[in-house]
Amino acid sequence: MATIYEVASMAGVSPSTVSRVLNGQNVSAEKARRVREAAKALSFTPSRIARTLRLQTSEVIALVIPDIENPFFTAMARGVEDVAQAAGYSVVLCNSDEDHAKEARYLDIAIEAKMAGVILAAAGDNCDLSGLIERNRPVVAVDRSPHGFDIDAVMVDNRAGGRTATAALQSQGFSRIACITGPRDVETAVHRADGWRDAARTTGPVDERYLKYADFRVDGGNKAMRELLAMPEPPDAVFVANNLMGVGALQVLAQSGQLPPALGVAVFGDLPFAPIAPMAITVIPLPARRLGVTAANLLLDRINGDDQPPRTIVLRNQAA
Amino acid sequence: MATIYEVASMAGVSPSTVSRVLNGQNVSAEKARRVREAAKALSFTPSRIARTLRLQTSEVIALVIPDIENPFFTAMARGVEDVAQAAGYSVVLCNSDEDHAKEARYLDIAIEAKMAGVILAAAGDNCDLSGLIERNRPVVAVDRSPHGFDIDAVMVDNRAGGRTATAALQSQGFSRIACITGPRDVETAVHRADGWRDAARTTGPVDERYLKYADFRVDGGNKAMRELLAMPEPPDAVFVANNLMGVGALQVLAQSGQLPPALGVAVFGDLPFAPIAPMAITVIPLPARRLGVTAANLLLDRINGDDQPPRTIVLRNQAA
DNA sequence: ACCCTGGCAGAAATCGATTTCACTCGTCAA
DNA sequence: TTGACGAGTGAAATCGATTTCTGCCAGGGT
Repeated sequence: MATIYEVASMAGVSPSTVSRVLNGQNVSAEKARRVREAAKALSFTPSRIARTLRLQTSEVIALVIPDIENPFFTAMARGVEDVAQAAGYSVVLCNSDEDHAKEARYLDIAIEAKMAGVILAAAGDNCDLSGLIERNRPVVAVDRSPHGFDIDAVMVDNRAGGRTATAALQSQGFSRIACITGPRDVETAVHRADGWRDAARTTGPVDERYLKYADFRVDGGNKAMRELLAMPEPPDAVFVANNLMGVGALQVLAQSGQLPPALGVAVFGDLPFAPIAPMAITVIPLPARRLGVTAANLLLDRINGDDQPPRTIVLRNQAA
Repeated sequence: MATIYEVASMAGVSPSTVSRVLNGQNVSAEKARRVREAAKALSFTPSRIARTLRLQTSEVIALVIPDIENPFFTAMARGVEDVAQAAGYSVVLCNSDEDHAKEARYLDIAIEAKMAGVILAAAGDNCDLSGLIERNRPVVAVDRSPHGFDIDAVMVDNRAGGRTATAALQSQGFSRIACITGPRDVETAVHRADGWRDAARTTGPVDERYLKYADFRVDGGNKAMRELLAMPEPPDAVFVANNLMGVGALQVLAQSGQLPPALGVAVFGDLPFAPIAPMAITVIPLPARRLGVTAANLLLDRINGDDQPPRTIVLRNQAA
């Protein structure tokens, strides 16, 4: 692995000069040529590690997501990646697995690997960003925004989405509409349920027994749906607050022969690999990729020194 | 951000001593105590960057996969992650997007970030591992093994799987069985097609027009299936060589009203979020997570100095 | 003739941890 | 009593790039 010193001695100049050539500073044409030749001959690549140690920053951004197996987040990751790569940044993907401890670990790593910034889809509302903020590392929240920190965020309008989905079921003639949402400590989950409540209230009192908190995963949706069906007076429709739980719920309904339109189903977020039969399911599409793109652009702005007050960007659910 | 020097001066010792305390070398009990107290008081974390520069290695392994949106690879990633984390390594996930140039870039990054090793699901057979090998960084191939490099690999028996899948269709009474496989330059794609050919040959000459090379993605499967249906004498069944193309093919069949069992379908790899109706689809399950676990263990062995000749581990398709 | 400015380039400091080297003390065996 | 040995410690070198600090030299203004 060639170092800058070897290049320097081969080109007959000092390491400083090599560095200057590489970073496009004033160097005489002749020496610049010699340096470039030497660098090519030795197939020299500057050590990022040394560079990072000196500069105290690196061209890497961390993307921390709670579930790498959820296509929503991977689509978002693609968006982030595309923007970041185009700007010359690498993205490292960190899967917090909805686990606060793992998440905290990754945030620590981001700090101390001197990463340029972090895009965070938090595992819960309470996560400690103080380390990053103290060290002045930009953070952009995406999809979920942690409490108590005034940072940039890119969100969708969860409450409106929940309302729309529930209203769609109502207009299909369903009246006992249940809701399966995510964990209580995840803002998006609560807001989507609020939207459900908003819509439900328009036709009468809200029966809170029809609200199930689950875990945003297939199994959680599966279990919650089974519980709902086992109620003395089961719902005649269900609003499921994310894609994976939607899959879980549909599994149960398929088993029990109550697929839509027998039992109404509305899902927040695109069903992954939406297969087969275009069924009578209401889907509130989510601009996953666009969330990632927007967050990445926001972060890059911050990295480049933009210091206006934090913004929260709310994307429309429908690509207009 | 506290440094080792600040800790040293607070504890009234030299930086060397601090380092020794942290790395568990011989230090008198009294000084060790003072160092630990100072470290805690300053909430000191050693800089990985500086450490990596000095040691020329870091506790990070790279996992390079060709498609982050394919649940097969994300499941694999989970396996890798779990093993690596347990051993104290961080995993950075790199999405090569089936693009050889991106893949090469990530391999470069792995080299020069001094990562401890690489687990690679290659974008194609021809990929250049010489950089890693020259620098003695362990590499484990998973799912696909690059040509021309004698390295550890964890594979499934693709040919046998293709054979089994096709035979299953035959035994269901189908006779004109097509095959949709992946890119020509991806070993797994070719082997799965070979398996199809093996089985097809048992009942007569193989019609190569029934073999479509696609791209291992939903759209590719979609397009290939449409082409097959448009043939003068369309097949009466199809073996699809990966999960995403399976989804694509099924989309087409659903549209044209030829879902199984009207037209036989066998898929290599679990259908993602296998939804709804347990249809008459033959699925060859793939131990995705186990591939990751096995690869990670292999890699950790190498990192820890194991230098027996490279091994190739072939996992059974069925969890026995 | 003299000073100032600005471009160019090398020496050396810097980033923060690890490790070698060298030195001091004790302890123990000869 | 002396030499050997080992544990404990600090000073300094090291990893590789960037950057400040200096100094040199040429060109232009007075």
